[in-house]
Amino acid sequence: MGSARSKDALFEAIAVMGKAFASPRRLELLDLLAQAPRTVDELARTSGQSTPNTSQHLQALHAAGFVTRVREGTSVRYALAGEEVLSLWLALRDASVVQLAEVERAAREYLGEEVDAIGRDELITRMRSGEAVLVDVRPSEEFDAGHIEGARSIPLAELEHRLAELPTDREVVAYCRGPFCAYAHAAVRQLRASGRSARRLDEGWPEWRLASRAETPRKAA
Amino acid sequence: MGSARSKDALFEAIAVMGKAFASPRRLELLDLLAQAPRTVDELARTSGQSTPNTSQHLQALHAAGFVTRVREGTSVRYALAGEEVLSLWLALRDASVVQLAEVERAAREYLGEEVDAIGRDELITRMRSGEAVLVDVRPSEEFDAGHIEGARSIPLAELEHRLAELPTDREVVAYCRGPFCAYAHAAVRQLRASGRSARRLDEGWPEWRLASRAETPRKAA
DNA sequence: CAAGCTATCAAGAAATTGGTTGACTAAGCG
DNA sequence: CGCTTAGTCAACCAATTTCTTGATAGCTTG
Repeated sequence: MGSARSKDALFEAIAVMGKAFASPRRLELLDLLAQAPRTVDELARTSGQSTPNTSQHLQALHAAGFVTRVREGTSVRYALAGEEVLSLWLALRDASVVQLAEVERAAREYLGEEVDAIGRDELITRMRSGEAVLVDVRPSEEFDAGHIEGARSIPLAELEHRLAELPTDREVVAYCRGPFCAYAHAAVRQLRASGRSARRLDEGWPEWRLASRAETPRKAA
Repeated sequence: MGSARSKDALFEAIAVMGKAFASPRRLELLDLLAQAPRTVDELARTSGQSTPNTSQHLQALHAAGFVTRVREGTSVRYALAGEEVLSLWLALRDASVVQLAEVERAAREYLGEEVDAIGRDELITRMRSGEAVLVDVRPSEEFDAGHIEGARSIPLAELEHRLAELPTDREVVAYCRGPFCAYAHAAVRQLRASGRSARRLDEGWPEWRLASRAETPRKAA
């Protein structure tokens, strides 16, 4: 029967997943993969790390079962392993907000001045009635990999030149990677400066997607 | 606005929580605290670590915001910080089962031969109709700290001497700390050997408690 | 207020992790 | 079939983590 050894092995196996969450660099990669699958090279460039180091971290994530790996010609494309993982990552991130004042402080500094937010339900209502238009300000690859239905893609970098595409008589709602992504904040500030009425959606594509899939209640242990 | 520095700080803050999950010893402490609050000394003895080391790990958990600390006379009692943390721990554990074959293997070796399990809904039905009695086989301190309504406490160590207290004409359902705790498995084997009909509940007190609290759906990010 | 617990602090040795650089391998292309 | 590009492997050093042992601090009790 169960020796102490075996019990240790059990916790050790779980700690493998914990370890995967223990490095900021890996979390950054995980966060990027929550947006869209990518190749090692893309991830390395986007996160500003060396390729070998990125590869090493990806292998740690792979060992923990967080990501899948697919060869595509000369490159290798990594993707989140599944909803379970996404859910776990979001839970961790949310919990950290609740628990650690530190995160709040860091987030505030990163996001800049707070801008008005709008929730999911209100957004749906206002889009239906035509009172609001929804803009996805993430890079277009991420939009292509998946986006909120009814949104149009205007990456933040192009927003300034494409302002004319947006109505002045309706509210513009911007969203990006998630509540801690600065893109939507920046977009709202620009839109306001152009005289438009604008708010940011208080969540991003990953959260929306997870919530949409059949409102799954927590898969009670 | 957000410099790269600040973004790093954000992931770093989240990684603090990840790090707390990265050590098997800490997970063991966390698991024990999911059952009942305890003093440093109790934790050290139960988990078989030195007191200073236990204290050190508890401080890491405290820094991550996972546990609370209350002075009680000459000792200090630690407890899980909240539902959020419990939920996160269970989610991690469950995910690890899904992802890592390794965990399954370790669990199987630890739990010994599989015994029949019963689910929450069926248990409730059968208890109401008087077809089953529920036994909590955890140590009595843990029972005292909280247990499933209608259960009676018979710690595994005492089961052999107290078999007479249990009916022979009804099914006996045993539960303990969770699906990976060996107590209920062992209890069911003993009960079967005594000629009784017995099954184990497929979850433990922490899972039950979390599920009972208002069936909270996942606090969508 | 001294004695006896309990918990924490502190310092150091051993092991693990995170990052770099350079060599190697696998797939596409002329 | 050699050349190029993308990713991984391997070796190495620096930094962190983990555990141990011994000293210290906080409370209770006689």
